[in-house]
Amino acid sequence: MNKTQLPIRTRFAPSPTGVMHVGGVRTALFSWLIAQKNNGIFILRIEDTDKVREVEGSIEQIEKSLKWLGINWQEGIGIGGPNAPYLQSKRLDIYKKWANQLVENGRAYTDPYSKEELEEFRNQAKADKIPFLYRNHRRESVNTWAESKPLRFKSDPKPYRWNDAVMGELSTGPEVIDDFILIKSDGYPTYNFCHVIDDMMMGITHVLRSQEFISSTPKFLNLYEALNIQRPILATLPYVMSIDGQKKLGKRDGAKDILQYAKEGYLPEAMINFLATLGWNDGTEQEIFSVDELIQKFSLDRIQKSPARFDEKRLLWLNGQWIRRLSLDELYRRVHDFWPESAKQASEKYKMQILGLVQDRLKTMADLPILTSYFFDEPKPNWDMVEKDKYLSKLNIGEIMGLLKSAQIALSSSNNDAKSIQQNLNTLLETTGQKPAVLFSIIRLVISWAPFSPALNETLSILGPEKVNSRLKLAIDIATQISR
RNA sequence: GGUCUCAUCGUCUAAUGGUUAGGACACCAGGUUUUCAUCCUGGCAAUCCGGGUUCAAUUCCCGGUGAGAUCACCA
Repeated sequence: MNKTQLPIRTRFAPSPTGVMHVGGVRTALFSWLIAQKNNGIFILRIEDTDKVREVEGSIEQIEKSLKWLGINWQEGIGIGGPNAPYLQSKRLDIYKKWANQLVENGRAYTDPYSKEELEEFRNQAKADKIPFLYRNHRRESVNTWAESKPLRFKSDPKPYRWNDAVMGELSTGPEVIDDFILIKSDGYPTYNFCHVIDDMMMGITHVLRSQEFISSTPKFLNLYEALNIQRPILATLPYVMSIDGQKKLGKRDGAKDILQYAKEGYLPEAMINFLATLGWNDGTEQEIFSVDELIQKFSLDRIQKSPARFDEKRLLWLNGQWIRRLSLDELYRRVHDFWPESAKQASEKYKMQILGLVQDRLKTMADLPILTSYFFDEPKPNWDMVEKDKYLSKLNIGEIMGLLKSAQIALSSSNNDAKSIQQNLNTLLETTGQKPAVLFSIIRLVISWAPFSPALNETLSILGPEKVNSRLKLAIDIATQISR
């Protein structure tokens, strides 16, 4: 078989039952990477056959999430394609046709039992301590399909041994094969049935899905045989687990909406990098991967077999790395919604200068206000910060006032560039005979009243002499009052 | 309970039938004129247990143990 001739087609097929969280996103990402790497097609299909669990607005959320990450699809919801429609609820005729074929071939039959009767069978099996198998209760049935009743697959129990692109060779015995429902009594197909039909019709070559499907795979294999269709390459992805618990990360375990990370100031580059390296690596010591590098280097056979925990601290670190990697222009575009309210009136040039100063200090873009608000607003003095300071607490109020006054004089004669300000500060160190720890601390505090700030000379330079002078003056006034 | 899967520092992982078991995050300590961050240096820390095969096992085999999944008219 010549693999270069096979067009790779992968899909992401979520059900619209809520927001997207990290596990689902990673499945989408890996499927997308495989397609991109091989110049293939990535399809977005929506599996909305459970009308009870469906949540309105989910499809939009899914699309928005994928778009935020830059995971684009070439066929599917929103854009159509040769295999439209891509919404399963619009494909009921197709499933019905294939179901009828199975009925005709004697591989599907009407389930005659009520839910109560089935429940009875299950309880009995439990009491007898034997596994429940529906096929033990098959009746000799006619090959007709009463559409108000569920349609079941007539399975052909046998052992299976198959290859999984991630897990390697897997095997099961015949006892896991049972007669499952193909079409529910409400007329909608089950996932077990319709995903097989759709994957076949859409020419899917690689099916990536998470670990919980591993035990139902034999059922699918049995169905592939009954339909006489070739199965795609199967790849099972290990779970993403919550950091503390041992549980698969799901909605109930506090898994966040992926878009929440966007709101919290994370970059899609960081999220992609993080998710890709959660359970995959290229065998080198590289930690930072761009999307292009991932497309180039990604491969199924290097995916980990065991589940990985979602470590948000690592994500945070990666986000900082990616923030630093962006050009200032690009970062400026990204932080658009994160400036403090008071920055609204400020000029682009001013904000750009400030951004350049704090770029190395941002872990997320949401850190922007706390790092920059005193550039836009007059900060509220809090003399407590002076009194509690490691160095300043040793000085009396007179000494502090003296330092502030000397600073006021020295800085008023500066040119306003960072370099000459630094020279003046250096001179001031000599004339006052103070250590930088003391002198710079007091100036920094009364200028910013912030717990931390960028290099002093640059901060002063960007603020400009007027603001510097007025804030020093205000501090001197406060000190004067205290000393009385 | 039946069936299936997995198992290297706290976390993400690399490697190999022979290595001082490597890297990264986190944490701790030190350095870069104040703070915070970056950056640099150093430190802490792992092959689940028991057998077998072998000159040699973390690696191969078997058995435990632990963890997870699944056994729906959910996907």
